Amino acid sequence: MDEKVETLQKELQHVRKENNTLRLMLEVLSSKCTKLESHLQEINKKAEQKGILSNQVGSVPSLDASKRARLEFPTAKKPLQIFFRTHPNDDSLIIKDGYQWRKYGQKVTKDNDSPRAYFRCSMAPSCPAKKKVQKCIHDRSIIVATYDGEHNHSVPHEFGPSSSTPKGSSIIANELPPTPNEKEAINIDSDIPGWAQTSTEICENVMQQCGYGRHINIEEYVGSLIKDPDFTTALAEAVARTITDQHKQQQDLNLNLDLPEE
DNA sequence: CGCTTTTGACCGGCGC
DNA sequence: GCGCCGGTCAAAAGCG
Repeated sequence: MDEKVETLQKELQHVRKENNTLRLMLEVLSSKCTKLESHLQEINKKAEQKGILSNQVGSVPSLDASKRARLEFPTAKKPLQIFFRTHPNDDSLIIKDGYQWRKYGQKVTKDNDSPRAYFRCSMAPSCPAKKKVQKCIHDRSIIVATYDGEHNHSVPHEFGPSSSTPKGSSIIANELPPTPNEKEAINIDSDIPGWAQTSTEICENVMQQCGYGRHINIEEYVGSLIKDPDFTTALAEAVARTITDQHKQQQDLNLNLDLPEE
């Protein structure tokens, strides 16, 4: 019994650690996103000012309205990628995401040994939604589903409005209905090239996205992160929140186990 | 019998 | 222009 409790506690600690790492990464990413957004706004402002200036001078040909609008609001939608965890020996590329799909093709691609399956939504005859499904090259227990196009019909009844429509980036494992051969959905980021299973590897991917290769010295990366005021602020907030959360969780655990408070 | 899956052929875009 | 490659088509096979 004691052993069981011990292993469970260890497991809990491990999960907490991973959770903290992920939370930190999320904080860093969101702070960087905010920074990028403000930077983009600045650039737009500058471009606008320049445009006004050039219009006044009349020497430089300005972009027409549609082109400028396109520059200011880059609306080109990237296809959404969703990662599903499955059994490595499970060769089926069928994902229960709430919609009814009809397979219309399969191809072996150059960059991946496992075949890529092409599906079309069969719930409405005119529905333009499509998806490509392929096993991850790095980890065969991960299925990568790339959604293309939007459904022009209502969401299936048994699924909530937020659970399966690949419009945003909010699909998480808990929102999927429990099914016997459920595949756990993990939506990380459509830009990450290939999927990595551990948080360490996610870190590496994030680092790559930030322009750091796998070969870079970790100290160098940490140093640059520390210099980033946004990062330090986010880090401080995250640590403070983590401490509060952990204290709360410990209290809850003690209450549940009828243990005296520390 | 009707729907789905499989699979080889075909097409178009892209790089050289 | 040619070859490669990803995406799609469509006939045949499979399945309930």
